[in-house]
Amino acid sequence: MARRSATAAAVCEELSLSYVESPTRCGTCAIRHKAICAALCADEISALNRLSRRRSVPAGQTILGEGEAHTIFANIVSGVVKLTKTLDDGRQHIIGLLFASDFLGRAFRRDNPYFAEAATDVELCIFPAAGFEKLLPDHPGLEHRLFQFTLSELDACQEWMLLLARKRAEERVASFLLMIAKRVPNMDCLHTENPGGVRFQLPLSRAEISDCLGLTIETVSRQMTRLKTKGVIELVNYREIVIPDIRALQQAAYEASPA
Amino acid sequence: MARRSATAAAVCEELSLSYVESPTRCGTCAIRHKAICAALCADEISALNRLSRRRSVPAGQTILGEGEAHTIFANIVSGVVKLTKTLDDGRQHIIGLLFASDFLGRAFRRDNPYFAEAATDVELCIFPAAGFEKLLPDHPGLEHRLFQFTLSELDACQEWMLLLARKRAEERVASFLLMIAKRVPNMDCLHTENPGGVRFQLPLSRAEISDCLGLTIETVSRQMTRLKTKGVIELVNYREIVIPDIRALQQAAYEASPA
DNA sequence: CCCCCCCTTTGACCCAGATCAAAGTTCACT
DNA sequence: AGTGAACTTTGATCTGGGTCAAAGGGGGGG
Repeated sequence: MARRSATAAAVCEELSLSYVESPTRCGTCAIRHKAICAALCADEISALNRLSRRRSVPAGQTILGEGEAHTIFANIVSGVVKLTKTLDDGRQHIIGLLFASDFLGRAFRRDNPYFAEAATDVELCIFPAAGFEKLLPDHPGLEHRLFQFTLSELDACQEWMLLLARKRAEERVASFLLMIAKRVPNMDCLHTENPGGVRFQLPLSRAEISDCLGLTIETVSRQMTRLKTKGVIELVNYREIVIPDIRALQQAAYEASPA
Repeated sequence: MARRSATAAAVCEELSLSYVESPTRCGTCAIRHKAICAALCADEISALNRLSRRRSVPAGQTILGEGEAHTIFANIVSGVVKLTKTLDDGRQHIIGLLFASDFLGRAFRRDNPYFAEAATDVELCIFPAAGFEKLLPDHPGLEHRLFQFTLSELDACQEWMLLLARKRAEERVASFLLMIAKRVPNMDCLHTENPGGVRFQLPLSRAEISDCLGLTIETVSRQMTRLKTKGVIELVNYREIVIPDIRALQQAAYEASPA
């Protein structure tokens, strides 16, 4: 097991996948992400512990309504949260996915420009926004970390814009699967004999995937079939996927090979 | 003139356009944006003044190469900067535009994931990154402002994702023109008799607009013609545009009226 | 003042992906 | 286990916008 993980870690390193042996959780405080905690002093940690409160949200439930004054700021402990925007006539798009260790909500903002919903069962560690914000000014280290996270979010968002603007359907689907493979935290399910292979559950339905990629359900389905035919992916069932060789998927994500 | 501007301001308010009488420049320090300066103390302002340095960049010149370790952090004094990303095979997309008072560069980051180029003649107020970053930890107010700006950038980026994923060509072009109308700072050119009307120069060529919208040059051109035919816009020449009624444009930006 | 180059528009045709329709799976619930 | 509803796949057809090609402007330089 340890040996297998070591191999997996090496493969992930080589392929610039962000391999996570087990999700990083700080032993001392309520926050999921060790990096945050590293920036905090003991006082801050105990203050956060006093503030925080756990909440479980079943799949499909709304966490935060679009345009609602938002009152929570939370760290995601497990599960996947989807952030969506909708045009008046119903056309909708998923503008972001949040995974374990990500933050939901915006410090110092009273409105939220999107709709947040649990895509899978989600466990949250909630900080009431008001109390949290009172804490922040005295602890610039914490705000600095959040700032850096927001910059990463912006990077991801801009990368995704390139996908939406210029990639073909097959590349989009491959890119999506790659992104999920990178972020689904439990990578213990890497193939034993095949160190480059991964097996995982899709956190989204086909309809949600199409809302992520700016495509229709049918196109997503067809492209999945296409990738399956090419041998790039295997479908265990609708939700469970095996990627025999991540490199092939990476190639599919960046090459528009017509015919 | 004052009266006309007052009307214009009222109209912009009504239409939720960000009307700017004249670009906000702080009288005391080198930074373009008064809001930033409001967060600074006298020490900070003089420190920034010592750090900053002016630079003019002619249209078309590269300011920052993609992937280059970046060494500058700058406030844009005038002109428009475009940020682009490119796929290996040459497909390219403009992921963002920066206008007067915006910031270019990322504090505490050593790499930049995009390519920055002057779209028009640009005047920059440059802070060498190293010196600037040394200043930041002692002045959390400044970092707080930058954080808030980054959140706004993220908002804009997510809004744009919805455009790329779900809007039709005509809506995209209308949305683009609306965005430019909102951000081109010199709005003194509002129509005298027609308070809802605006006249301005496009900072981008058709090719650049198509790279913004995930379309081709031809489609952008066709949709511009279409909007002209409908009377939503008037083309003075290739670069100069008159919008007789902003409301009509706003409607075109959100309604996919097929035929 | 004219010419040339580059940007833009217009036209003709095509195709990737949307739309419409129907059949096949999966899984929760009785 | 049986049943139904929701999700997914597959097929047939259509179309918005891409591609290829050629004909206008506009503006800077001679």
